[in-house]
Amino acid sequence: MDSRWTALQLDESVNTPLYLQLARKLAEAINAGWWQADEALPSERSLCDALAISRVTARKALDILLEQGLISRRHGSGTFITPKLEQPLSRLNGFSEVLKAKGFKPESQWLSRVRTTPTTEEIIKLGLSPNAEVCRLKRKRLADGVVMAIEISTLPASCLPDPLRVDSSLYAHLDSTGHSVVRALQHVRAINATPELAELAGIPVGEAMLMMSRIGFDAANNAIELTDTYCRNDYYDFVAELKR
Amino acid sequence: MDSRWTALQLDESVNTPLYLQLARKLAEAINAGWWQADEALPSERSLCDALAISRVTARKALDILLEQGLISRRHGSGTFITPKLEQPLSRLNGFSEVLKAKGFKPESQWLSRVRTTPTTEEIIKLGLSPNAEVCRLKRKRLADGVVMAIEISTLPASCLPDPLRVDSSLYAHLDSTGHSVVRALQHVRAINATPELAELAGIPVGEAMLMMSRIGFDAANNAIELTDTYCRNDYYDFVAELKR
DNA sequence: TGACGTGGTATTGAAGTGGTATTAATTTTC
DNA sequence: GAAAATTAATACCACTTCAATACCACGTCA
Repeated sequence: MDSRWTALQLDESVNTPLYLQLARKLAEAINAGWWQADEALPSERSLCDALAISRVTARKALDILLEQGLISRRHGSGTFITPKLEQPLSRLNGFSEVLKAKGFKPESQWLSRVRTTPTTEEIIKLGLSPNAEVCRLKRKRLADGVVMAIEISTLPASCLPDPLRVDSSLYAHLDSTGHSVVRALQHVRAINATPELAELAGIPVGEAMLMMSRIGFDAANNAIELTDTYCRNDYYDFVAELKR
Repeated sequence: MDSRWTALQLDESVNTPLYLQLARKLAEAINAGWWQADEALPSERSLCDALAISRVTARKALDILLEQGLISRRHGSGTFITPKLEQPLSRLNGFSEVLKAKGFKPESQWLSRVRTTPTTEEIIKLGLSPNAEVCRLKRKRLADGVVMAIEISTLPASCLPDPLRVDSSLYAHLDSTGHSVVRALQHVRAINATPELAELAGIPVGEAMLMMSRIGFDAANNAIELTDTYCRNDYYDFVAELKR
């Protein structure tokens, strides 16, 4: 490790500020893979000692890397390399958050928002009475302007009295009405694109798509959300971290 | 027993925490078969005395082994080695266990088991030197006699010196050679069946299949396994539980 | 039933980490 | 040339982690 410091030596004679020099060299080192994801960087103080600079200088350099998202800091604990795009998502997240994390600009377009009667499958899965009503929300999911998925959500009308007032974030809306989805079971299957899906997603009929069916539960363990998501396989992949 | 303690001696001078050092050494010892299944480990207090550490330190080490499923504790009674058969299966799992749990009768058929040179992708993902060798294992997965998936695994030859001796359970074999897969990252995508896959799986060309690519890591976080699984979508679906 | 040995937990303190306020020197700007 | 901004140093604060001690709760067995 110590031998590496030499590659970080700064040059006082040139008139670019020290903290900028350091930030650049560190960014290079990180991209070159000096440290692994989630590994701790040398502490600010040891950096200072090794390079004969003050802590403020070292911190300013690190501030830049922080802004670039290369590192993250934990008070009292250390500075760590942020893992690259591969960050596993075993958490329950909306599409938007996932895409943002990957550096895309997410958008949604509503295809329809209606209040209607449920199918028998929905009655069973959501545990409804046969004459209850549900809201069915259908939307396109875009990333950087390209269609990535078609999503159809069904919820009991009681959770979402007025479907027309739901804006882009369904989960945020549910939170605000006190019906937060806390846990979900998700099935993943592969299907061939039907003519309707192919049209909506802008891909050839028969192309393989990922279909994810999710049942969302609230804190009381009632099923309150049924969502089918049809993803273009060439733009999205589903990453999971598994443990023994 | 006492002579064994020497192999567990910790090193105060190095700056990895004592409890981590101990956890690693104990894990090694367990995998090396120092104790039998269901046998009691030395008590926490005797560990402390032998290694001149505090009980908190010993406990923290044991906490890690507990998390890894290597041991189990019984209040007032002792700490015990968990039998091997149960360890491998909490979530990271072979096909066989999943299918059995669903009530199918799982089988495997070997298509090929060879020792060969790695592709560039494999070199990168497994962190190999270019002239290293790998074992490539290809097999059919059956449930109740029907082909459900084609699986291609690639491992460094150093982890699996003789591919011909691997029987049905790859993970069990890895455990016995001390290269257990502890964690994995898995991508799920949809693809259209190529002619070769269609032939092997007995489905039409172009049919949608689930493709799962998994990178398996050992306890030291080295990538030691690359597995691509191509599943028939009509027989298998991948279920995940998500949490907020 | 009690004594003893087991794992479980709360509290503590030292050492190491990032966070921030203050100040001085330098460069930039008008 | 003077005011303002930038750069860098120092000193002190707050949080985490590691490890130690002391005490609690459960099982076992004479």
